[in-house]
Amino acid sequence: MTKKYAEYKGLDMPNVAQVVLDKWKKEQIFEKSIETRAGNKPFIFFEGPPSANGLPGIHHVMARSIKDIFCRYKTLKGFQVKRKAGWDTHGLPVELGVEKELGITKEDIGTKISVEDYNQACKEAVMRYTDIWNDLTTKMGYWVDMEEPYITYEPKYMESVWWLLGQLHQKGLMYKGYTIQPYSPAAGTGLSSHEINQPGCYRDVTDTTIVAQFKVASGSNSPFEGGEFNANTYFLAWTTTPWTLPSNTALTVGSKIEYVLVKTFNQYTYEPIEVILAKNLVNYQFSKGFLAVTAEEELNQYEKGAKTIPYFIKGECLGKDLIGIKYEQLLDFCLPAENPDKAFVVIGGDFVTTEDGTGIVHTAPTFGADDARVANEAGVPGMLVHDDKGNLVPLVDLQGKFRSEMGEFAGMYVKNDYYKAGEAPEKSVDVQIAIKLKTENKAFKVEKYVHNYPHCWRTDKPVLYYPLDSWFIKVTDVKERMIALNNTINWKPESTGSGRFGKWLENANDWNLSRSRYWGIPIPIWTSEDKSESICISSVEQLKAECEKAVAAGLMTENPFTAFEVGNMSKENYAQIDLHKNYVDLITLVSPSGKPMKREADLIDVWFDSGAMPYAQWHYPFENKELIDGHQGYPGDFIAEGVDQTRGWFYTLHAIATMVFDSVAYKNVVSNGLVLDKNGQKMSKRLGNAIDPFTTLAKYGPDATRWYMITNAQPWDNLKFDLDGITEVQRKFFGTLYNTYSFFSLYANIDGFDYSEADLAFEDRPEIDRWILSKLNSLIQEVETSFEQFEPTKAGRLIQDFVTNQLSNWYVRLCRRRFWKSDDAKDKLSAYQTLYTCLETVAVLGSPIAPFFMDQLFQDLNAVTQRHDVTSVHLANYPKVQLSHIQVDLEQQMEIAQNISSLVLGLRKKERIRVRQPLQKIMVPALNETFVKNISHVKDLILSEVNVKELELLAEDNSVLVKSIKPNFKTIGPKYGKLMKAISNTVANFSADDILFIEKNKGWKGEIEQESVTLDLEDFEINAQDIPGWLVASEGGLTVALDITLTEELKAEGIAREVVNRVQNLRKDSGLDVTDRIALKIDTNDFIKSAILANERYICSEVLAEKVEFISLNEEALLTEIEAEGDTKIAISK
RNA sequence: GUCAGUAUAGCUCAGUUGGUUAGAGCACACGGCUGAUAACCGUGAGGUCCUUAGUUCAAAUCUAAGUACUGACACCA
Repeated sequence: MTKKYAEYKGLDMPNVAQVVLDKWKKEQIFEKSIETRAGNKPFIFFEGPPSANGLPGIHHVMARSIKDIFCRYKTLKGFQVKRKAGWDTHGLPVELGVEKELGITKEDIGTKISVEDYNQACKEAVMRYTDIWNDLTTKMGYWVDMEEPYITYEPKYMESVWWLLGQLHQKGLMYKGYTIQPYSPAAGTGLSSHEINQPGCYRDVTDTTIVAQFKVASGSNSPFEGGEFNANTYFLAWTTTPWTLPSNTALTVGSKIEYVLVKTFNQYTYEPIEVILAKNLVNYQFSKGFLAVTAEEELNQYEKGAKTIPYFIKGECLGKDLIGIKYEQLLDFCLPAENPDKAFVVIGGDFVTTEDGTGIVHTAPTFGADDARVANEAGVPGMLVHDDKGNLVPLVDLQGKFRSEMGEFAGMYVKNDYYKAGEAPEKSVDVQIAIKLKTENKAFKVEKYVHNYPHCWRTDKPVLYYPLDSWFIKVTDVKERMIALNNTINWKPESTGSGRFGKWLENANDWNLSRSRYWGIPIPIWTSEDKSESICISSVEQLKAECEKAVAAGLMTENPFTAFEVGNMSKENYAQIDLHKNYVDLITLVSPSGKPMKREADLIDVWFDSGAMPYAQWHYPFENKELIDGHQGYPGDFIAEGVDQTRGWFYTLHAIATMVFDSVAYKNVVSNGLVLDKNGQKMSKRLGNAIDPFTTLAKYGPDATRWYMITNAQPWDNLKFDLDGITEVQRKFFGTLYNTYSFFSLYANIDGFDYSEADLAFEDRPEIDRWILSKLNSLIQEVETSFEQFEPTKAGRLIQDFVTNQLSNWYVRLCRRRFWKSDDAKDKLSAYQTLYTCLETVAVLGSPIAPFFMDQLFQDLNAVTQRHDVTSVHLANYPKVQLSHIQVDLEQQMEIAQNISSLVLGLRKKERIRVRQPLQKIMVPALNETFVKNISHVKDLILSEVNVKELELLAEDNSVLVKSIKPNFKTIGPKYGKLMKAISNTVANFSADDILFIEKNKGWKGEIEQESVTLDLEDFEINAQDIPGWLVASEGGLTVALDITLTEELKAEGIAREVVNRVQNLRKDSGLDVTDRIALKIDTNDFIKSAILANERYICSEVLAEKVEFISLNEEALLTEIEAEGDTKIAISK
């Protein structure tokens, strides 16, 4: 043998990772793992792009481990797994970060700083932490192509996105609309829902709320009593935002809700009024200070100013009867600029409830999303007026102030929070409006109310819902198709797909694509000033041609794409162009009729960027067309991200794929849960409980970290991350595996085992070898199934159980002697081959999860044997399961051995008889033939394991056994369900004779509760329970009796074993080599001496001595205890 | 507030189509091993299977309601 198995001084997992990492880099193992699979079936993986704008956290290690595991596994299975890294580079977080650093606000962009400089700053900022990310990727062992990542700000990427938008435009799925969006006047920017949902953004605030009285217009017919309404009839509508009342243009009712007409008095003016509200809410609105009366006449007794106001319910109708009734404008500062005649009318809406308020919803289409929707459907205009430029604007400007139309309120901020400190008026707009309404007999009730309201995370001030002009994608048109396609996707866990994602699809709204920002992909639409003509650009080539036309038409002096060579896909060619806002906004195009066209000012939602990555990463369709069209790189076989991406990336991928390609974007998706701290709290810098991934990897190594994360909890469950857990994994799993390997290498090196001999036939190997190989093949099969089902946790736990419990604790422990003391060459060879195979297989099976450690293990083994023609486990193939080696009876036998041993050891423990003391006999009841066969196979094993000399099987009819009987509920249940309890009672009272009878007659017949019952033998569970007079233990149907009589002979043997134990310790302490022969001198009493003499040959062979010499020894000898303290002295020498 | 997910030993987690003694590891206690040794092994104690009601002969498991934690969604006026 030329090479030896590497031996290590200790287990240093961070070091293992470092060494293996260097090798991977030097030998380009990652690249090879893809190259060597060339021509094979691809396994298509999509990398969700992180933003290098922030630092990576421990949860990224989790998410990326999952991705890495399946890509590595599929590589083992022979697939070619290309994985391109990616960077998400656009978006608000980047912009806000840059604004903060430069000390500017959004308004300064374009004035204090040019858009060009600003975008340049963003571009630099966004890739700031690239190196740190790459470092983490490398150190944690995440294999992904970082050399050629896709970057969303690159011109090629942006061009593909434009192409996708062009497709949507062509299909008529894009439109421009006016919608209500969260807007922060203080920050001067719209907010995404993502920002609104930052922790702490929703806060309880106390607002002034008003139940306002909207006067029914004269001449309307009353559905309550027929005829016209009385002149003093009002609709009651509640609002928590009184500042929106001047913008009211409709009232919304639920068509199926019951409403009543109530005659009463206004509590502020004491005027007689009749009000309309939902029947269910009468008690709620008339709770304090009101009293119901049963006759209308009683109202006449009311005196102005009295504390209790009577009310009387005059009539009832359904909401649908109210629809169409007109009412007088509540606060008539101005009228809507468009269709004012259609305003101030009752309309229907499905969102109306009777949980609070009045069942009639004050509707201000300019400040409420639902409001805008129902008003639009009913043809009711919003309160929009013309500004000085003739644009339609709401009554509140972008700073959050009332416009000049608002009379005495003009110029006031609608919320006191928007004033600078100290400048806010004593009475807010809301309060002033309340006072005004009270005095005008238009307020039914004014109250303070606590509710949850979103705040801007930057300014801490409340958000306004404000109408903004936006581009939308008509997702609602393809909703059904999206749902159908989603049903073909394999979600892990299933509930995320059908539940969270499915429900989300069912309620999908149109996708608001617009962002009024600077750093992102511009919407490629150019429109003429009168909006009559527009063009959607979907390639640089097209834009260049359009520019050419514009130059010809004299709208531009030169074509900015002159240098760009159409059709040239080289980096250099694309490096000369930039499609960001600061460039494309300079371009004016010409319409077919010769009008100039300017670009729409907005950028697109960054989520579109990432959802476009399957195509844009390959610059599709301008390059790599066959990759997508030929299904070589699309759709994805597998993606994995955090569950927070459900409505993010998972959604945008799915939406774009459905709309543009009528396809799923991915076939399998794993959504992993959160990584919490060990107490289940969310990790955050603020709480100081965030775990730094780098220090963790440095301290514990990536393998233990990954193994812990994967095996501790299912990926989709939240992980309570506890560093002690990694330590445990390290010790328990890797420590054991390392020890097993060390044991193997130690002896394999001594014996020169290099697997050059042919494999011994499975049948020729000893029972225990066949057993562990059976277990191993079961493992191969089960791990494969787990990985195939995207269940990495199961796979890891299976491997861990095999290594620690089966291989190390049972196989190796029982087989140790075969490695160092066997004279049977064939037996030894079988042991080596078997253990080697186990270790090698474990290395492959575990390599997706622990890529470094398993690679070292694999290479250490393979370096000597060269059984695999590869230099890394990641280039190997997944082992083929040998079904014929899986032998259930063998596994059962060993289970019996393990269980009986455990029982005997338990008995010894109870009686305080150490295992070193041999005992004479155990008895086990023979339950049936199979059991007899099985146990006889493992008899010797049990005896040596528990240090007993004989095992006796008690035949079934042996009278010493006391048996117990139990009904088998599982088999009887379906037959005699209702009688179960009675049967159970009957069986419990069976005597030993009854049991014997049942066994002889293979069943039982009788009458229970007047019904005849026939039971087979298998309807009973008969177990041996006790052997009178013996020490007995039983568990799970197994019973063992132990003879604890100690004869002189046994005692002597026990003493001999104690002596061996002491001598071995002494050898070790004296630093002797395992092969050194010794001279053994003992000084002890006569009893022990005779015991030693009786077992001299055994002792000598164990400790490698010629003979035992009995002489008196001095203090230098080891003073020890065999039976009593200090009864023996032992000395050894070479 | 709405909708999901989770709830099993002190801690982290298993628990088969519902079947009668609910398991493992860690930690703890006690013991053992010592030719794998800064390892390791065995034994033991430790449970209101979140609560309540229901379905069933039988519920940790199925159903409903509630509680707690986590998440997603939400200007429900």
